[in-house]
Amino acid sequence: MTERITTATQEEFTPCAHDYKANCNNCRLSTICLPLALDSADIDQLDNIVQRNKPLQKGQHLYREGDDFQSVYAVRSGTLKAYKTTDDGREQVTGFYFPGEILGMDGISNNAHASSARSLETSAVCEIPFNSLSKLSALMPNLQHHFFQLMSQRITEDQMLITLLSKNSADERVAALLLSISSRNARRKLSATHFRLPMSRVDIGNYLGLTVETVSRVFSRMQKMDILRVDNKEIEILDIHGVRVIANIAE
Amino acid sequence: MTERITTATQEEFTPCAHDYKANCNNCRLSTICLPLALDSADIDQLDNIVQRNKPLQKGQHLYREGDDFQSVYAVRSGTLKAYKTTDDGREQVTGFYFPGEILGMDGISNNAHASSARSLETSAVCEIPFNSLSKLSALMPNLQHHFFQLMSQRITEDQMLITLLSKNSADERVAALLLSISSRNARRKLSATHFRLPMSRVDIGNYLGLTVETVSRVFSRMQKMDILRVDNKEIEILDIHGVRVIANIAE
DNA sequence: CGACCGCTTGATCATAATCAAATTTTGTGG
DNA sequence: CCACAAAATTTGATTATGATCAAGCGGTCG
Repeated sequence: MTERITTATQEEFTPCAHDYKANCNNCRLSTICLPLALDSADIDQLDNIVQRNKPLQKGQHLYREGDDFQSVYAVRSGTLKAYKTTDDGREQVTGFYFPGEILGMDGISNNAHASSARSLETSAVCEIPFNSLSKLSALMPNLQHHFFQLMSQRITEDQMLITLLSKNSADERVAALLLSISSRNARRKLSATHFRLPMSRVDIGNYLGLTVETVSRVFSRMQKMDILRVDNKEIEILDIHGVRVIANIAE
Repeated sequence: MTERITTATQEEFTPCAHDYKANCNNCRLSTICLPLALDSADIDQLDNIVQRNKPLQKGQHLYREGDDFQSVYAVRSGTLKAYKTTDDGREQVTGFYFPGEILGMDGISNNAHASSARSLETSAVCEIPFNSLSKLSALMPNLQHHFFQLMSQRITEDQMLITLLSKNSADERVAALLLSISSRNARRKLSATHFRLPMSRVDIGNYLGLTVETVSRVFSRMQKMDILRVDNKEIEILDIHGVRVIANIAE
């Protein structure tokens, strides 16, 4: 574990020096965030309601559990974690959000955010005021349907996590998370086998219902099997098939 | 455990002999299913798209994982369980659905049901074709918002289950389920302390990420503590405060 | 430099799984 | 309604997985 792994982290969103105006039409992430048959004029309408605020620093909150719900958010760059605080004060990480992904939808039901969102590194997000989005949705059937789909997808993914927590061993859980991050990287045209984990071991364990020690041991084990190369947060998957086998997932 | 507990099960939906036509306006469950500021005319419009099919027998499927997604469903009477089948063929129960509750929303994202739904007893459901609902939503802002809320609520509840599975002991999980069923009964004006579990121990264990044996032992333990009276599927909560203490939940 | 933080590794322990078997309940057919 | 088979539930004994406790390492920041 002495050699350093260097990642070719190629960021999707690079704020430029010249006053270039980011918008949904030119956003490289739109295929993830808006995989939609909207014409340019419609996208402009959507673009009008989207607010691009200043980046969040590492550790900063985007919103906190209990805050008034106003908007949902799309990640432009960086990573965030969402978490709930349990009655007895412990934390439960409910998800990690990468560029192109949307968070905050759990706030709709009670007009208050049901979880907190905190930046794991410097991150930029698009804020989408929910009232405006609702109104626009009523006028644009495609957009309405897309938003229903996004929420449904969140439900489906939460159910996969429920299954993972309920049925799978520590090794399977960690392997599944690695595969998830890998495929989300691939979707953004980044390396599927070579990346930097934006979250700590504590967060990983918390998300997967494991202790830090167990997560660390799983990494060590996979490294000893030559399936993974781990250097702190840098991960290189040496044998993705091997990871799938450990994850116990159909190919 | 020799004495039998008799439950005062008062069913909300009783199909009558005379040709009485059920509709959303006269449905006792509408306060749960449609807690909405819709005027009578609007409800009639919604009522027009709702289909009331013949009851499902115990064990019958409402839909299966992979089926084309056409509709979401509201439970009128009885209970259903939703479950996914894992890659290696095991089953994961993702939820139980009582009268007034809505299921099937996880099918929107891929136009195919992401889970299966099976009736745990004779059950009646209202079928709500999703296309019609979408179109109507675009015209009725309240309805659109309500449906967004329903999906958001599903997300919030799934996250509570994630937390339960990730952080809580066997006793805490079982106690939490009992409290959930209790409060859902109370919402329907049924007894919060005295009810019949519609699902098997296997289903309970599966849902909570525990084996049957563990579920059974937890019940026995709580019974020995005089917190619960268990007679097969009949449950009487003798000390609801005690159940909350075991669930480790804020009062 | 030194304190702290995040991560790793080792030893021991506890909870729930597994294996096994008895017992109760349910469903079916006569 | 009873008898019997099958299914569901309970209980006990043993085991295994991951938690907990403890300690050490390496990097970073004030």
